[in-house]
Amino acid sequence: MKYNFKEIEKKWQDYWEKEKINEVKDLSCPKYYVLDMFPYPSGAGLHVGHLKGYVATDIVARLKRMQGFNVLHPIGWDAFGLPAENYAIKTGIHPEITTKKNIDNIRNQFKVTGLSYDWSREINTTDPNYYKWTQWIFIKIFEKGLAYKKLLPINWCPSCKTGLANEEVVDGKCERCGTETTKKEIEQWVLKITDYADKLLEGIDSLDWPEKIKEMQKNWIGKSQGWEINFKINNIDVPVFTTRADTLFGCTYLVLSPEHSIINYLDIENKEEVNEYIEKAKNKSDRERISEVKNKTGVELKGIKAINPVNQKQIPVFVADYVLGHYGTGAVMAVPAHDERDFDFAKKYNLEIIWVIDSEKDFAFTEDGTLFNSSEFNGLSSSEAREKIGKFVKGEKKVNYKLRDWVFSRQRYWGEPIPIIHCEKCGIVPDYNLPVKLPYIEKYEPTGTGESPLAAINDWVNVECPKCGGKAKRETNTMPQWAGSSWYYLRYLDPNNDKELVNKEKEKVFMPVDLYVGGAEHAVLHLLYSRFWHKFLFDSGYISTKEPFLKLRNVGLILANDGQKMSKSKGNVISPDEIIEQFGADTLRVYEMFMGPFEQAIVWNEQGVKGINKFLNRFWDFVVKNKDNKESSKELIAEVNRLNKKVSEDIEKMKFNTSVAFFMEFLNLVENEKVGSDVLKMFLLLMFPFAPHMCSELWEINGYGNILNEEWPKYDKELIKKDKIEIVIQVDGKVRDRLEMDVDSSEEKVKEVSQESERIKKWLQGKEVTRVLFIPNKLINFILKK
RNA sequence: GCCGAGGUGGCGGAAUUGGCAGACGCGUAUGCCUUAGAAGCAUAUAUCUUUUUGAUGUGAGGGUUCAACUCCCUCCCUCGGCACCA
Repeated sequence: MKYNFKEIEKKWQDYWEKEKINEVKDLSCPKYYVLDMFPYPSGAGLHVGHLKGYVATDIVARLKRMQGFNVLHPIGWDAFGLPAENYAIKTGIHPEITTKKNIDNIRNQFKVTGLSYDWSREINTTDPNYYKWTQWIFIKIFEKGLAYKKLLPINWCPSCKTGLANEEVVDGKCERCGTETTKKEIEQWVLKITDYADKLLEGIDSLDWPEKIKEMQKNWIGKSQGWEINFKINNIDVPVFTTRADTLFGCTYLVLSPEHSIINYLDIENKEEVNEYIEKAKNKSDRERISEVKNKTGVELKGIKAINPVNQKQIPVFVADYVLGHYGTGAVMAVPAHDERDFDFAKKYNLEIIWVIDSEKDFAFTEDGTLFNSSEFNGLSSSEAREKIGKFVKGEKKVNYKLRDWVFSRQRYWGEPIPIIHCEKCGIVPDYNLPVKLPYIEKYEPTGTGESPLAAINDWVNVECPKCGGKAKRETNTMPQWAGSSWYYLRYLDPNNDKELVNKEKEKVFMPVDLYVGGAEHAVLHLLYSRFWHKFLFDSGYISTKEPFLKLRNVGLILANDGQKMSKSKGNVISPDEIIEQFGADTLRVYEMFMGPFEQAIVWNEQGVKGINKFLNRFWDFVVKNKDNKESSKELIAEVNRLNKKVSEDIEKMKFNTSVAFFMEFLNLVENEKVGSDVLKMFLLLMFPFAPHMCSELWEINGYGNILNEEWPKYDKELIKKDKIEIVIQVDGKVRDRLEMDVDSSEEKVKEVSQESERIKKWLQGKEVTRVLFIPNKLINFILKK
């Protein structure tokens, strides 16, 4: 009988679907929620890299089912977004149509890979029955005062013709299309994620997430504690924020950001020059600003002095765009001796530098130390001085964050409408008549003016005010791509509920997510946004958990043969369809797990795929050949139990590559032995999560029944103990021989036997042994006198 | 510049956390099979050494230890993230 993957894979996929084996059934068992980051249904379909994470979670889901857990393993579609809309602009085909087509394609890719999703819970963020609740959450956020509309200079992508959140600008470029972003001032919906800065920070440490992602979130939130201290300009208080109140005596000038409002009220001698500078600074792109890090610019406000509150000294005042308007107070006390930026600036404009910590250097000394040049505070340590000086100048303790509020509106068509109505009389009124459906339109082209294409649909835009019945207009901005994905994991628990976003009991049973797998690129986007919404929903009493995702693992990329990321534009994409056609889904699955450590990026290697296929063929032949044997030798039973232990432990640690290596090792060991059903059964069950089609078929062929009725096998702790073990014999720390000994042999015994070895004798002859080191069951080391 | 991860054969990578470095796979070589090729099977495969023996070897240098890929110090390189946040 030959391994005919085409036939058997279809057979078992149909069976699983018919029997609905992946649906949640028995609620009395402990639950296990294993979740994938749901895909964007792109027209290109999935490539082999996308599948790596999905295969891994599938293995875990199948393992957990066999271990008796009530496993929730759902999938859905994050289907709003620009590609479908851009495609519509080009072809005139509505995004809904292309999206549906793409979903059908990818769903099929999932099925032929043998992924065991619970298809009864499939969700789609573009389904009005889904985005109804996305809109509902927005209204709740609005009602709590955490959503507001504001005229803001925001990041603008000239190519996508939409505003972007801070998180979506990478290196001064649009995260999606790579175009350099500009600034644009338009009315924006903004969510107050900053109100949750502390909560988002607090929760991080308790999570079993990759250190890297936790660090990135912490840095992004960027909490810093310091003092707000008032300087006086013309008797007006100008507060500055500093983390280094201890260096106040070293402050030799004050810097205002170009946006600082006080500039308008001052009688500046060189007003024209200053205004010109401010105007120029406003129009700078992020990239321009970044490129000026090493060459700071600024203009002194002539005729203006500030007074340092610690010593009443008069100091010059500058406006410079190295000070940011949106952080702290938008004004900074400059201490060139102890801050690199101030140091650069002071050197360039020849400003005074006063050293107050440590001693004079030719660079800014930014560490803590002992104060001098600081009057009565001399001799204090930095940390003491911060407190004392801060209090002395009547400063206020203050915390600041780098995190900025989430710019939430997009000027595009293919997104959730923001459920808001602007009434001439009542102002901003939420539209509780949900869902606010996205209307069908003919022209998708973004206007570029800061309005979405929806603004042109008069009969959609013009409505009655739900409050007063008067003339009103709909909000025409849509939500960002991240809205639907900020809560989707909750909807899987109760996908058809039309009364609430999720039933509370169901939420209690299934949340939090036990294992979440996806790419690292969402560290400060989706993963931050969804924690924010989750915490909001928790605070509002809709859910019972503080954090959505307990354990997160990042899947490493699969790179193309050329070592590059796979992409359609580079033409280096490898499609799973071809691999499955040629070698079968089980080969693809096992290969992707064997490639290397799960979280690491690895280059695709066609030869490696063939190697796995060869292994599976051998495995097949081996199982079939031993079909009629009943019992195996004691030693082989012990070996398969050892395999069981190793594989069980490694899957739990997501070390799939070594699990597969152990399977191979085991097959190498037993391939030419006569093996009975006792060993075969355990081997098949262990391999089942990795190669489910093949193992189901072999189980049936060998007459064992239906593999789905089986539990994950337990290994026998007694059985796996060995009676003989190889002991390493060292002389002066170098391996000179290896001896087979009884397990737990005593030091005396090992010493005696090893001294009888001819090889060892040679090394010990005529030498004096000064020390003997013995590690039970491992090694003995004879140390010679020199 | 700062933060994080990492550096092991020709390649992807193992190594029970201080105890046999190179598991497993790919590739390569030789042989078998074949009219031939492919596939398959067998053997070998870190380097040096004529074989045994032995020596060297986990980015570089130093240290701790009977023993270091593993711990400590100094440095180099690669990848990822952040980047004027006062």
